[in-house]
Amino acid sequence: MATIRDVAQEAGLSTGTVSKVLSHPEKVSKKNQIKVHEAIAKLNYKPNMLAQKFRSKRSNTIVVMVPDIANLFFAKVISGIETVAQASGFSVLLGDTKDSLAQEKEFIKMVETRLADGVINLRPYRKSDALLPKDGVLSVAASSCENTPSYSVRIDNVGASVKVINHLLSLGHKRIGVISGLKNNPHTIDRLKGYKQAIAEAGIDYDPSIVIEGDFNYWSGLSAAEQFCKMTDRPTAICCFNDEMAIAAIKGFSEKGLKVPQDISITGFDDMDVSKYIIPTLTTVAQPAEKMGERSAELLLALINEDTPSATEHILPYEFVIRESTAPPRH
Amino acid sequence: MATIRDVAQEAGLSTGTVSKVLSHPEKVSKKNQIKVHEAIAKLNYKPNMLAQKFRSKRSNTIVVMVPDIANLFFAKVISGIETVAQASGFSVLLGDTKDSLAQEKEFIKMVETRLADGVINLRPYRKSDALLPKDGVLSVAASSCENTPSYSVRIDNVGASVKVINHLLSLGHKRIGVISGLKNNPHTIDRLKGYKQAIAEAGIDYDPSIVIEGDFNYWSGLSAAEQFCKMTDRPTAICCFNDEMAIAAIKGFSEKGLKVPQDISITGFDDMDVSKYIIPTLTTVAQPAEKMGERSAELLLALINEDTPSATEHILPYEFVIRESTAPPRH
DNA sequence: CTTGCTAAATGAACCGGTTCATTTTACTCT
DNA sequence: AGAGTAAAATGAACCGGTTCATTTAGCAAG
Repeated sequence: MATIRDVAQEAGLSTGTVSKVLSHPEKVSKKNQIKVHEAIAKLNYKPNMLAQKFRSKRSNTIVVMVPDIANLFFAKVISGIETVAQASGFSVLLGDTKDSLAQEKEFIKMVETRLADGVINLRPYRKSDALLPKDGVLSVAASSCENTPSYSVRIDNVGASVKVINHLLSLGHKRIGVISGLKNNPHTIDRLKGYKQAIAEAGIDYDPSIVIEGDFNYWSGLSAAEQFCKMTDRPTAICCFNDEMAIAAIKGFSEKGLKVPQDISITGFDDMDVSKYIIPTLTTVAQPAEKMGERSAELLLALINEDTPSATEHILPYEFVIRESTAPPRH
Repeated sequence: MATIRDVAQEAGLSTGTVSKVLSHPEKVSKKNQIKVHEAIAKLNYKPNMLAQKFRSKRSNTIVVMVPDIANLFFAKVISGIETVAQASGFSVLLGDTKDSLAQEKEFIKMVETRLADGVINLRPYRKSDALLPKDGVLSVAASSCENTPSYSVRIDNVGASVKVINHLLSLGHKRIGVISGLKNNPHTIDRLKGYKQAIAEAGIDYDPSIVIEGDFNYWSGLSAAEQFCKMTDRPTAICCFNDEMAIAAIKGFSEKGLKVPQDISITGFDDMDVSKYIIPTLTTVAQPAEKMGERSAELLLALINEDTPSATEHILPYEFVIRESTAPPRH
């Protein structure tokens, strides 16, 4: 395999000149640039990027840690990250942590060992979390929550939740149930905060019996719907903390003969593609997933370039999308 | 930042010994192993992996090229790849090509320049394709098609398609329409081949007017459904070449007042999660996406380790899942 | 107390780029 | 033609690991 020395010899020049042709061609005479390119073509020379990165101490790589790549929301954020990374000549190392903190540590080690320049974490975390970004490891939290102890990009989950509940209240719903995420999940905490805030403002007491804990997955939404069906004083509307559980709830209620939205209103969170395809289409909160990825990547690249971004918290606008799954309650 | 020489000095040993403690500890005396680890802890030494990779000429990285990461099927394949890669100490560089061959070339360059040891391509390609794996670039095609000119992992698309059509025929359908993918897409070609084969065996003539070209996306499915609605001699069943278009078709027909499956049967391809959630649930072909990823990664890692896998073509079993979206035709 | 042998440790050379102090070249102006 | 200067080219040193030929230590047998 040809090295830069082979190219230098072939071109009758020094390695320094060849190196410069590749990185700062404007500092080399036209004549020699041509010579070098001819030699490169003749020898089919490909620079060893590992050597280059090693010497220049810049990996031009970022790692993206994601709890589960097979989750469309995360996939979209990653897509946004890739767009920005590619445009800046950075590579993206995929870190599917499969929700394991041990795996997360492995990926953080990549930054400590120079394999990557920084890290974007799609797992939300707050100050009290078990694993926080280390000093010296450039880190951005994408799709984060309130009180994130690092640079972060997110939507206003609390405000979005308030908006959803206010919409249901304005339709005339008085008894609004919740299918939440896991209790200690930061997104659950933020969204529940919004829920409590909104019903409190409407003068409704908080009733924990109609807040059922899910885990953001389909089956938990289905099982929650079944639990709601058994209630004598069933809510007339259910606010689900993501679309997947909302879709499950629609299915669950339909199977028990309840019509959405005539008999019960359902709202989601995320605005997955399918949410506008299903029957009935889903009222939900659209998160700008790609944008969040882009912004996160821009932030991290700025940190890597030793700019200090002005804002620590980047809160992007969400969109509350009213579709067919919500309607006034029957009386 | 501490180097291996600092550690050696601190421990009162040579760099060679320190290096061995890190890679082949069994060749170093217990006493010195302890000394080295103490020195590492004291100096908070982190080996520079870029130096290590450079010297050892093994990047322990593979790149995964994917036309679109925000496609759940691809995301699942990637998840399988990650599982295997992580278990073998390999990293996954994500290559979202956004369907651009130029981008694909960039990622292939990473292998040529030693940044990665090999490549897995999720874009299907055949011998005649514009961009094929280069000599010297270890390459595996995941989710591929017939006549893939490299190591490949796929299901039997033709056979699966035959199975779908036979199911519709056995229900009594005689006029079966298709919403295909783009005409020159290898998956379209394979699946259409199966369709033609199956109807030919049933003695039905091929009628191109009821084969509508889609592009695997929602909107193309919707528009195809509208076209079918306008036909005077409308098919009683539609075979869609992926789930997304099938879901769109269900929506499209419903909006025109046609009931699925009573008025028209619909089948999909892929078995996305939502396909078992929607109403009606979708009859479709389940591809073992994660398994395909795992197998691809195993294959590539074998190639990197200079084993020569026995088989070039790895055809994994698919599952034909009959759900609610298909029924006998009305007469 | 040698000798012989294995296991462990040494340390210089090496990988293939980049960098930079120094030298050479090219060109302008008297 | 010669002096002065900027631009271009040189090439050795360097990055931080790994490798391997060579030396040293450790131990058993004679």
